[in-house]
Amino acid sequence: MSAGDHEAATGGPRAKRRPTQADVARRAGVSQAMVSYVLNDNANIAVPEATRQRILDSMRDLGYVPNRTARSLRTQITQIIACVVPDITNPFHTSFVKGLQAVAESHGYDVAFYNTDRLEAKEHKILNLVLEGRADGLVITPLHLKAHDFEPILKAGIPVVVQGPNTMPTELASMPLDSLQIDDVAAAHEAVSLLASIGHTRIGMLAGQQNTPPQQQRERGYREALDAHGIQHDPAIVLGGEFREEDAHQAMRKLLSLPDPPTAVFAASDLMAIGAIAAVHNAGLAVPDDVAVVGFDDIPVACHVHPPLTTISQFEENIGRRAAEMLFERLSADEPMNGRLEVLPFKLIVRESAGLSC
Amino acid sequence: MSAGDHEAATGGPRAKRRPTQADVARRAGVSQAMVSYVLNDNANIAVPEATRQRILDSMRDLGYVPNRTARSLRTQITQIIACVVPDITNPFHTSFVKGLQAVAESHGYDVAFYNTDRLEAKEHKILNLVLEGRADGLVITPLHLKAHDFEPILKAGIPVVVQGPNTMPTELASMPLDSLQIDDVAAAHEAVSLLASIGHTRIGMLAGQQNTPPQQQRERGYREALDAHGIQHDPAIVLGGEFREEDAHQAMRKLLSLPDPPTAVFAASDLMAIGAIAAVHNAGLAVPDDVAVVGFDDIPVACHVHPPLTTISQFEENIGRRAAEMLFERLSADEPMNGRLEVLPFKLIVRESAGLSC
DNA sequence: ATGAAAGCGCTAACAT
DNA sequence: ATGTTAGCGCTTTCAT
Repeated sequence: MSAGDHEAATGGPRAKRRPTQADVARRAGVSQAMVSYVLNDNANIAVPEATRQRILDSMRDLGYVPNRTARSLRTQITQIIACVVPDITNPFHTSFVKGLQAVAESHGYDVAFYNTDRLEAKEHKILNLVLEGRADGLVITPLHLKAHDFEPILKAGIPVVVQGPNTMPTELASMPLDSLQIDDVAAAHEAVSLLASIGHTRIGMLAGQQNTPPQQQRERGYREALDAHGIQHDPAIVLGGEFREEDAHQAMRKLLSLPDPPTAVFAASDLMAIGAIAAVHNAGLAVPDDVAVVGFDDIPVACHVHPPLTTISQFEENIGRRAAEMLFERLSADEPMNGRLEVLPFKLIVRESAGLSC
Repeated sequence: MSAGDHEAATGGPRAKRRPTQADVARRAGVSQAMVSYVLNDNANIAVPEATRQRILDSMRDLGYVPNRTARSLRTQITQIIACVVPDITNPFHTSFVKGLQAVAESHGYDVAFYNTDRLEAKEHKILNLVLEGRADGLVITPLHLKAHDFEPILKAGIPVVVQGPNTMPTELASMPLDSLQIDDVAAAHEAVSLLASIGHTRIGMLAGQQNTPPQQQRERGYREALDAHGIQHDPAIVLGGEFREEDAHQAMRKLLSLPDPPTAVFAASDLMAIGAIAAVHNAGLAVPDDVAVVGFDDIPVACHVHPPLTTISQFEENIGRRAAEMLFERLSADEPMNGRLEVLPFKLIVRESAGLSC
């Protein structure tokens, strides 16, 4: 039990008693069950129109609103799906949420939305919330969680969809949950190859949060692309932070102060690309002429910054939609389903920040 | 009842029965109440350490997790606060959520987060969710809701905090809810005055969603500043859309194609300012030399775009924190509280997009 | 067609 | 110190 319990433990002084089905029933002169029947349009029960109207009128007169908590307890269904993202201020993640929400809504579900601030502790905390029955299903973009962390939830039969690269790529196939991602290695490879094909041979990387799967995979793609183009890898020009603008801004400054600075950088996120471009401008240099920049995510502002970002699109809103669909498939399945892994397409969007490729 | 009800009505095939307090009690050889006592550290009950341990052990062995729905029904407290914003992909709103969430968490509360997509219907829908008892309190940034829409919720004794300019400025004082905002008129006035003081006499406005309070107030400030500087108002250079980049991008294009285009524009949001700057660049012109731009909101990227945005900061994360505090004050109040209106400070942040002021 | 009653899992007042 | 019990508001089975 946590700190705030007590203060609200009274229910507040203003928590007026609200009318219940019993109140409605009394006023309409019927049994409480009848109220429930009309409320839920119970197909097995034929309530005469006259009675129905009387009940409906009483509901209106009393201002009756059904109590969702009570219904949930009785039906064991919350009509809520929990959605967890590492950083709510990153437009990339909010696009995902948008897609998710659209589909959830069409199923009559609400989305309870949690932000972990990229913290491992918060990811665990939310797993527990779901176990407490606050949601019927979980859609999560984990940065830290390991396969076995999901066991209790899976054992409880709660549907789970995991989005993005994660710490459990190998276990995933054998777990009864769904996983959704693009091929981050290939995407990074393609982004860096573009830079190389333009003629850059000194290509740095603006790295996201260390020891997280997205960073690891994008860095791997970066390295492989370098190899493929016969470019020697130099750890000195791989600098980073946490996927945020500030981190990239600082890193780019350091890169620029090197005796032999990179002529191009691959940023692990669009936010980082934007921060990097600002740093280049501040140094009195130009993008892409002095430093070419490629981003990752294709967030909505990407095409409105100057210069417009060349970047990898994950079609994230679409991934959000698909994640919701997979979750509802599980929710409505007649029997337990095996795990599914879907790898969605990405696309290199060529704008101006990397220079022209041909 | 909505579409998705049926499919999940079975609870899913995998919804295993989870251990309850009764199960724990049986295993520990005590009554169910004892389990509740140790779970809640009930201060009035002194449970001997030995018994306590036995119960704790049983909980662990069984993998017991308390059921939040049942507890909520019993206590009439959900430990959830509902937060409603018009556009989740706008970093301005997510900053607000961030502040809110930080405080909520310190009170042991979760935040259920709803996105209305700037739609009136969704704002109403969420009012209803709260009435259904899904949350103990409501924090909302309304675009359309009228004062009387809040009556049912207020009557039910549910605490409400309203953020931002809204449709009910006059009624607010007499309603038992809290309201939090900056002086949008003054802020817009100051932003536009800066442009005028630099020497601009043809200042356009990139307008946000029509008939919404934020737009109305910012436009009023814009007009008043023009008046104050003896500049004639020209409706032809007030163009807009919905606070989004795209809208401003198009509007700016139109503005630029005018026979007598503005030399400066005031954008109703930073997102719009960014879209406008892109349009200026696309036209082969420069910011601020050819067109000066001032934004509104000071979103995190504002200082990382090129040129860095001169804009109005609302210190939105701070507003989110304050909103949460006010809500918890209501939640823990011993008696009904009157409405409060807090007007928070804003600040004109001078960067480069408007040119230098002196 | 309608009503009575059980019970979802929990907390808390009351009894012992 | 511990157990018994009555509900929270709802859905649903079973009787009538």
